[in-house]
Amino acid sequence: MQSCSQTIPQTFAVPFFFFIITYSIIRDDYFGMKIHKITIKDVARELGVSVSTVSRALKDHPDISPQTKQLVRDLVEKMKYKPNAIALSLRSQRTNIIGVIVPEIVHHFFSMVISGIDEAAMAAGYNVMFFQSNESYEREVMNIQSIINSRADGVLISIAKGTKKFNHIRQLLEDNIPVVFFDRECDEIETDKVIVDDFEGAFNAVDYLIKTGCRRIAHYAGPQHLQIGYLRKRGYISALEKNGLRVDDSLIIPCDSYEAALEVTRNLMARGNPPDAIFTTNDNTAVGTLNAVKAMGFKVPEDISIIGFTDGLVSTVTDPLLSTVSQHGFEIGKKATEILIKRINDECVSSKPITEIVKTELVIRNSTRRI
Amino acid sequence: MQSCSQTIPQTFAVPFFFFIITYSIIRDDYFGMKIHKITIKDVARELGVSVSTVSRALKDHPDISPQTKQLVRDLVEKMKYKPNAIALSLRSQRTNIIGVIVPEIVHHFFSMVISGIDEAAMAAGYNVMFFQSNESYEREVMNIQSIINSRADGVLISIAKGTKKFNHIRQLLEDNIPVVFFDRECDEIETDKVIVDDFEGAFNAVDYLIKTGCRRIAHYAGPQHLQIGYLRKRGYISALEKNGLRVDDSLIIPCDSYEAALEVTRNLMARGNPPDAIFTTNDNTAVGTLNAVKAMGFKVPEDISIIGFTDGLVSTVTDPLLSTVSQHGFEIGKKATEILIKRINDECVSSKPITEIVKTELVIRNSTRRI
DNA sequence: GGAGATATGAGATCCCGTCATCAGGGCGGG
DNA sequence: CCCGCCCTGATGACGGGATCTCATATCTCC
Repeated sequence: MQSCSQTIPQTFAVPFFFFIITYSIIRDDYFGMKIHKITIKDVARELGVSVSTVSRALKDHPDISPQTKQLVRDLVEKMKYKPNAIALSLRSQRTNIIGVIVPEIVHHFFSMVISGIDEAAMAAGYNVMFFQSNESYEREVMNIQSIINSRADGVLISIAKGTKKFNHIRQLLEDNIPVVFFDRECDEIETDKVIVDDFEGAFNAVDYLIKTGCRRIAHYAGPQHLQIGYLRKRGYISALEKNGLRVDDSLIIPCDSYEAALEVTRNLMARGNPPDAIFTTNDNTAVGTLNAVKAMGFKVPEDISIIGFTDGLVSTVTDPLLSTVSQHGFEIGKKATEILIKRINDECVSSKPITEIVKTELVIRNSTRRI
Repeated sequence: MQSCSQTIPQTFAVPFFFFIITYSIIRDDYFGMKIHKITIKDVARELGVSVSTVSRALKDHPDISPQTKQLVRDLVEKMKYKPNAIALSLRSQRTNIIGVIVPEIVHHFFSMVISGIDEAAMAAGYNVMFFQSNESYEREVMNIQSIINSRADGVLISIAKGTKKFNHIRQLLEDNIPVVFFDRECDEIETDKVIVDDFEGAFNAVDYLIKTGCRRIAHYAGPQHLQIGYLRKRGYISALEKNGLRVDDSLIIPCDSYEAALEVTRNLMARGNPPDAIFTTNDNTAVGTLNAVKAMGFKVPEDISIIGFTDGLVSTVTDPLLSTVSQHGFEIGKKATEILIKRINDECVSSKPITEIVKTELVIRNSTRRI
C-alpha cells in the first residue's frame, strides 16, 4: 500500500513574480491573518459610495441611477467581487446544495446517474454534495447526518443493500428536507421516486428472443430479495407465458457474476437439451456466459442467443457485441434531480409523492439473432 | 416573505408554550412556509438558561457546573439540536468542503479515484462537492467559479483534455484555496500533485513483453499533448532501447479508442511483417485490438500478445482476460485528499509543493505469454 | 463583614450580504 | 421659495453561532 508511492520534491525554478506572491502569502499566514476576500464593503470603499448603494445597484434597485449602477458593475467585475454564498445561505436558509448518496460509485450505472444529476443540478444552479454508502447501513446513516448538518436543500438517494431500517430517511423528511429515491427505493417511505422498469425491460428482452425463434430460454437470476432481481425474473416468466411457452424451473438459475456464469454455463450447456437462449440479470454475467459458450464451440447467436441487462461499457467491447437492456442511468439522475428541485422550490408542495418509471430500452447488437 | 418571520413569537419562557411553538411549526409547514430549525436559543429558552450558558456548556467551558453541562447535553440530545454549519462557516471562514473536479465520472479510473477521495474526506470530517468538466475547458472554468463561490476549503482537480489555459487554477491559488492535481496535471502551476507513473508503467509492460519473447512490438498511442499519452509512449520507447530493440516509427500509431483499434488493427495485421505484440494506451483500445486480431484468425497470446493500460472493468471480462497496467485509482484519490487536507490545515504551508508518484502495477492475465 | 471563588446572565461583537427605514442634499417646477 | 422627486448615506436588524467582557448573585472561608 504505502510502498507503491513515493514523495519527490519538485524542482524550484519559478519566475520572479511568483516569489513575491508566495512571500506575501507566507507573511500573512505567519502573522495568523486570513487572506482577505473581497466583500461588498471593499467595493463600496473603493468606489467611495456606501454599502447600501452597492447592494442596491447590484440588485438593480430603481432608486439607483443608471450611471452609478454601471460604475458599480464595472468595479465589481474588476475587483472580482463575489457575494459570499455562506452569508447568503445564512440569511436565505438555502444552501443551493443537493446531497447525493449512492451505494457505490464504481459502477457504470451509478456513475451514469451521477452524471445526469450533475447535469441537471448545474443547469439549475445547484451544487452536488457527494456521498457513498458502500452498501453499508451505518455509513448511510452517517452520510445523512452530514447532509443534515450541512443544511443541504434536498437529497437524492439510492439505498444500500444493507439498509433495512429507514428512520434516517424519515428524519430528513421531518426536517422538511425533500428526498427523492432513485433506482433502489423503499416501500415504507412516502416520497418521490424515480425507478427503472425492470419488469418491462426483462419482458421485452425475452419477448424479443422468442420473436427471433428461440424456444428454450434460460434465465440467470439475481438475488430475489432485491426488487431488481425479482422483477427481472417476473418479466422473464411473463414473456414466456404470454407467448405460450412452458416455464421450466430448471432453466431459472441463480447466477449474477462473471465468474459464476463461466461455471454455471459450462454445466448448463453440457447437459442434454441445452437452451437456445440465455437472459442474464446483468451484463457482466452475460459476458461470462458469452465467453463460456464460445469456449465450448457454440456460435453466438447462431447456436445460442445471449442478452444482458444494464447497458454497461462491457457490452460495447465484447465479440460479438452484446445485446442488452439499457437503463438510461443519465436520464434517471436528471429526472430525479429535476423532481427534487421542484420540491425544493415548493412548486408542488401539496401534491402527493410521484413515482416516475424510466423505461428501459432494448439494445439489439450481435449476440442475438435478427427477427 | 416577511410575514413568515413574524409568525413565530420571540419571547417565551415557559415550557408549555414551547409545545405551542412546535405545533405552530407544523402548521407553518402546512401553509408552505419554511420549517423552524432548532437553534441554540431554543435550547436556552427551553432550559430557562441563557444562550451563553448553553454555548459554554457545549464547549465544556470550566465556568459551567457539571450539573448544568449535563442538563444542557441531555436537552440538546432530546431536541436534536445541531449547530448551524452555515453560521459556523460564516464565522470561522471554513466550510469543511472539498471541491472535486473530474473530467468524466463515467470512467472506471475516475470513479475509483472519487471513491478514494470520499474515503479520506469522510475520515477527516470533510464533505465532498462534486463537479464534472466533461473534458470541456469552459465547463471547468464554471466549475471553479462554483467552487470559489461556495467557499470550498480546497480543490482536487484532474484537468480536462480541452484545457490549455490555466488562469482559473491560478485564481484559486490567488484566493488562497489549496489545489492538488491528480492524474492529469499541469506543468505551469506550482502546486501539489498526485500522479500516475505512466512512464514506468509503460516501460514495465513493454519490458515484460520483450521478456516473453516478443520482438516486434507496436504501440497504439494516445494524444501526445497530454502527459499521459506522451509518457506512455516514452516508456514504450525506453523499454525497447534498453533491450536493444530498434524503434520502428511505423509501429507507433495514434489510436486510443475501441472503434479506432478495430480499424487500425485490421490494416496493421494485414500488412507484411505484422507485430508479435501490441501495447495500447488504454484498456478499451486493447479490447478493440483483441477482438480485431481474433476476428482475423490470430491466436492470443500465441500469435500476438496484447497489453493495455488502466485496469478497468473490461479487462476482467474479455476472452482471454486482458493483461494490463493497473493504476491504483483509489490510492491516488486518497493520497491527494490527505495532502490537500494537510495544506488546508496549514500543516506544511511553507513547504514546497510536492509531487507524489503512485506506482502502477503490471497485472498479468492471459492476453500475454508467460515468461 | 468582606474578600474571593463560582456560576450564570446580559449584551456586544464578528462573520457578510440584504433589506428597510430615515435623513438629507441637490435640483427643478410651480 | 418651497414642495417634491431623485439619488444616496447612515444605520440597524437579521440570520446563528462563538466568544469575550462585565455585571450579578450566591456561597464559603477567614
